[in-house]
Amino acid sequence: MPPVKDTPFTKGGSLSVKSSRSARRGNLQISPPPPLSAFQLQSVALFIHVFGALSLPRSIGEIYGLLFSTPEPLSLDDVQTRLQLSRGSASEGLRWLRSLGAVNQVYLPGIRKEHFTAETSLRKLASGYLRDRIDPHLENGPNRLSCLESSIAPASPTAHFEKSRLGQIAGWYKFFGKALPLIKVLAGKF
Amino acid sequence: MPPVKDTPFTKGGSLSVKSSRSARRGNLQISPPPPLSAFQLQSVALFIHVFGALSLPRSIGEIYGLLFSTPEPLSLDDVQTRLQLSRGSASEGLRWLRSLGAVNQVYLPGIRKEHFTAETSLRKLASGYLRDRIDPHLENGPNRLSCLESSIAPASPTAHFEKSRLGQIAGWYKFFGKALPLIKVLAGKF
DNA sequence: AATTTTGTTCAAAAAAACTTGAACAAATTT
DNA sequence: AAATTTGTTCAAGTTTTTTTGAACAAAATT
Repeated sequence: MPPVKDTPFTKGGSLSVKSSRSARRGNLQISPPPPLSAFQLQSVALFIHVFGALSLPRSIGEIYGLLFSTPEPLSLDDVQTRLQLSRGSASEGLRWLRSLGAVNQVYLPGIRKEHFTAETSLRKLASGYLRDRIDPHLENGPNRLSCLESSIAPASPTAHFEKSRLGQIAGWYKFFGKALPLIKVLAGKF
Repeated sequence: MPPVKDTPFTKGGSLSVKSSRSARRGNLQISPPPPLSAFQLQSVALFIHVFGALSLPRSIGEIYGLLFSTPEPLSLDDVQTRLQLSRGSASEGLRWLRSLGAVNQVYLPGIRKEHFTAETSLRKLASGYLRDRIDPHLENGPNRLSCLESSIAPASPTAHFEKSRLGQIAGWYKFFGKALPLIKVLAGKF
């Protein structure tokens, strides 16, 4: 458990550095990160908590919380520096949120960096989450059911019991197949 | 990564062993564990998967899957030996499932060990899950909202934006406050 | 076309979650 | 009441997940 910590200035091989984001090189902070407002801090804390309830990583909650509480669109670099995250986390977190539809891409005229804002429509958030994280399981349902079914030896003494269990599960799938779309609709009313 | 594997016969310190569960002493298996039927294996696999979708530990899925696919009530020891789990996992897993209401305790006349069966009512499963894992978050809602609210500096230029965000979140809480009970009711129809 | 900016990827490090099993406590039997 | 059975707890070990940051690729600029 000896932490290898700093490889102080392992230069990346390139020779000159002058970018506005030259904070690159490792994840060194050159200029002090702009501090978060009280509202931003509270929001970040809230969303870490909410996303945590869904067992999602802390960084995802942080990123969404920051975007949610900030009026202007933020770039990857903005997110990284303000939350003091690594580039990797910021990039993957934003990608994940984007694929869910929880974060929108904003193209600012004349600015090269991509910028992001939080999507706040409950309908979009809920349906994105259900689509990405729940629906796939339901789609496998029929396969799984038939696997289960073919594992029942028709003549065995437990066959009757097992068939009833099978019916049980089939009912569950049916329920979710109806309930999830309903939830998406309901979420649209808000 | 050198697996410490077997500590072959680390006697626990006691002197005589003759219990029917003498397999204790470490977690050594004396008699071969009764093999699972094809149906049981499939069920365990299914529930590992389903519970995994909720980011719940493998052992929980295994235990529920076994109970679900077994007609007779099983004891802690039965669960432990058939799934080759540690006592600790089996005990904590059963406790968790019980507290959720996903597993029922059965008192068999003349038998000392507690026995368990799977609860299969979708209403009970769903409401147990929501009660234990989601409702607590909603109950904190008002607190969190007022924290957020008091972090807004009324005169700041962002105050208007922040208040609208606050309203957003309040709406979300209201939605879930209504939707969750509805889901519980719907689940009862199955 | 060389350099710089921007964004992604992925192996390795760190952190978090889960599992193990021996020690303990409670209830039961001898 | 000693010994035994049954169940829980928790520190230590293991596994899994998350984070980090340097290398890379693509696009834009000089």
